[in-house]
Amino acid sequence: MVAVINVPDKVSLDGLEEKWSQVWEARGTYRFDESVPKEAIYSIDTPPPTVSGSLHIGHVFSYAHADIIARYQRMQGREVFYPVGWDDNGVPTERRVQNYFSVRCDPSLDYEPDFVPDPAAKELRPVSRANFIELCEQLTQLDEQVYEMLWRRVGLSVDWSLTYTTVGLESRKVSQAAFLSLLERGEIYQSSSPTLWDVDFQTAVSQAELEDRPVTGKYHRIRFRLMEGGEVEIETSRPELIPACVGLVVHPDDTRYRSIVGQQVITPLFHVPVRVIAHPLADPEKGTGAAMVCTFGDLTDVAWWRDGGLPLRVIVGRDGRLVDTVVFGSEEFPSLDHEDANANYRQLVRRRSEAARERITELLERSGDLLAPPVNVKHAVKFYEKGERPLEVVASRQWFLRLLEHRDALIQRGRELEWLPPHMRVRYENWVTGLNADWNLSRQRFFGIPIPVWYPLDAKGDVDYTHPLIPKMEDLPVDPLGQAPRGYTEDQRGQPGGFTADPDVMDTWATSSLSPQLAGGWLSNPSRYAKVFPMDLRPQGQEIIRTWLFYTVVRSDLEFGELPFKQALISGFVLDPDRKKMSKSKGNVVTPLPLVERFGADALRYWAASGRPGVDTAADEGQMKIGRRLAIKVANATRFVLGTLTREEVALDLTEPHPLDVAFLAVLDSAVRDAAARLARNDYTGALETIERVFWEFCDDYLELVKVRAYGDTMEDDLPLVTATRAGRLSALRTLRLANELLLRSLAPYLPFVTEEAWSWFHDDSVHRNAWPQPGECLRGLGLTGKGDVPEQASSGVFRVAQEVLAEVRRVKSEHRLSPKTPVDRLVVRANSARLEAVGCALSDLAAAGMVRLIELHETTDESLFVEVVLAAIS
RNA sequence: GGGCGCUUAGCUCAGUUGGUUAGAGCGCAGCCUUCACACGGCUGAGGUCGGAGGUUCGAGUCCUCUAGCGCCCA
Repeated sequence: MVAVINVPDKVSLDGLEEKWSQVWEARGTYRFDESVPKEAIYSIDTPPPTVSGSLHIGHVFSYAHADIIARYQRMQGREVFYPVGWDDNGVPTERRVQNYFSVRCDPSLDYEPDFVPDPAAKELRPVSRANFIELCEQLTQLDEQVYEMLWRRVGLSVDWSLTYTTVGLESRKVSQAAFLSLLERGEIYQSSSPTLWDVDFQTAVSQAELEDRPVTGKYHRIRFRLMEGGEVEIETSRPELIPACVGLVVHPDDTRYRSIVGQQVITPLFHVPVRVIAHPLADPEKGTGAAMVCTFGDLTDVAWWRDGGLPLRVIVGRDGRLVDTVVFGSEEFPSLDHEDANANYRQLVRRRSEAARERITELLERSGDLLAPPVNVKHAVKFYEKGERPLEVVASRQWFLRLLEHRDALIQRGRELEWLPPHMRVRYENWVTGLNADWNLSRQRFFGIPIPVWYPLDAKGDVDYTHPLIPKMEDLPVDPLGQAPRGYTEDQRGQPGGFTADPDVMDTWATSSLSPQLAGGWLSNPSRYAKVFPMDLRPQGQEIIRTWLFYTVVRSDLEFGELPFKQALISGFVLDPDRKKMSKSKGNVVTPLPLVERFGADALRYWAASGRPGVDTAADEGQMKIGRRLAIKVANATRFVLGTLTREEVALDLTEPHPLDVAFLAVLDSAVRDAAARLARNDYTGALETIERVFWEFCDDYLELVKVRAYGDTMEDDLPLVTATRAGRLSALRTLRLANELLLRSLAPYLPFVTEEAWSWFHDDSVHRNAWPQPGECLRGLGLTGKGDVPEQASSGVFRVAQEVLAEVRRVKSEHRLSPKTPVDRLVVRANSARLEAVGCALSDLAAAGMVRLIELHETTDESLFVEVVLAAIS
């Protein structure tokens, strides 16, 4: 579709983002057509970013990679399924709402219909769960608009009508349906086992959300007396857990302690008799080799406790403080001196771990059970990745999804997946191999997808967890806290013989791991879903391999028995300009919008394209400047090409292609082939390098060589070798036009704005809905055909030789510090006959581009090309 | 402690299955402005490829050891 040529006088990149993102939306340029057959579809499973954070340059980096691939696939004729989702579910949103509106959720309160938040309030205002959720929805909508605006300005070619969220109606339905499906098949189970617990967020967390942080603690050497006389020394960094001590543990092979295994020891301060057990997880090298087992200091305690069949004595509450319900001398907390025990415990009640630790250290000192001053140690402690205090271990009822028994199958899935770069598979395998717990799906939070379960209450009002009340699929989504299960009425809630809701919500990952189902329309649009699933591409950051990627593979394996996507494209990190890792605490996080404004979206994308999969890349403004320069060059080159055509009306019918033009198109064709091969394996960086190189040759060499011929000038007076023929001019014009079109199309996935702008000067349609250059295409465009798809005439020789000769002319002039316009009296070329013939083909163009008056050709027999440049000015 | 990746010009990076004088861009230096582009162009000077050893007719490119950096897992 060719329109009237309409080139602006002066090219500019300013405002292209706003202009074209609006046009694309209005025209539906990137709208997905679900009527096409499955084979014609390329589907992308895009990461839903957490909306309550802010988008940083790393997001742009990774999303740009996916977009380049999406655009390439679209130009290859595939219908691209490219949605974006927002992860608005979960703790980050809650935290942001809390700070933004100055509120906190108190589920015991009633809904206030007319509540208006006061963001300036000094104290956090308690609000009902329903009010809190309303505020979450309000704020996420605002945030999502900001995100969408940035993505549009960066030029992501997503279909915005497919946008999904992780708390919306559809995601509640999908998450709950998938939950119930797994529950029915026994892949999800309920257990009240000890779980890692964040005391500030007051929720359980899963293994994937943990991180080890180095913490300075103190080893306390403490004496335990043996019931039968004698004593044992242990070392612990958590003496405040002595009241929760249920045993001592030593290694089975540790000869020092073999004799005391099975004996009773008395805990200091609380006088509780506990048993000594042997367990292979006890480390003879650590401390004295004997350790106390508490319920619970960490997950090793859990193993010792479980394997040793020890009693349960919980003292740390869900708020991280020592509970005030412990009574020594009771059945649960036996003590040989309960008065002293209770007196000691009262000193600790309601304190957090650190404060209790200090206090108990004093008590131990006083009782003489602390054998030495505490010694500083650095050790790794488990934290919730978003948390600020070490995790506690709390026994609570949680829903789990079975992972451990599927470990081998999941490793196998990882091997079936195509990883880019391949070594990222190892990360996945390390993670799966190191799994030590099933996936805890329950979160004791407010803004999330409810676990779709109620429990009956018996005649005494006790909860019967063993017979959960499950909704029917057609009733989904349900909110058990707001609606009654079938067969019950709301007034039976909490009543004996009635029901109670499971109060928990799901882990956010339990929803985002269903992104292919959410985006594809598993429940809402099954025919589309069948076409887009499994997805072709999963682009994402390396930091979420163990979460998003892993969990998505898990869900897909368990629910559908296949991989959720064929290829995983893992982006590296973006480092700050000094190649340091970006972090909020260092304050070196680079925000993208100012960069879009300074350099333009195309420039930012050019920089992103320079980062190969998996390679950490600095936010390098130098690279963005180069991208900007390239974008401007693209516009200017197009302006020139169109200018030569519009100088006067020229029909582009062609009788005789000029050898230099054919040669340049052969160069371009081989670049297109090379770039296409690279893009086919998603080497977008290498493809860009190839295209960029040939584009630069087009501008610097080809264009300069044919400029005079294209204008139809002869320069007869000064340069007798320059001839002007109609055929030569037409060939040049046609070639310029062809090459320029192809270059615009080949650069379109990288520089969508400037290529679209330039394209619009001579087309009515979008460059992004045109075909990416096909092998042989440009040569066929010049009327050349051959046996295969490469015409026989299509040798790059003439262009290459002309380039060399031109470079030598330039070099000599530059060496003598002369203007490129300086005439050359005589040019002597010595080469073999083939090359001389090539030079001969380009004689007029060389003379014009180099201002050469006379060219002498001397035949030699060797392979070298020798060029002598005789300048009038210095001869 | 286990694993993965990286180490090539001042800087940021390419270097495919080992093969002629190791590439690019930036930066730097010099030159050049009416006729696409100074938000520019041309030309040039810079590395022996972290270190040691080995395989080979031949290694930046394969093997072993080693140093430094980064990341993942424990």
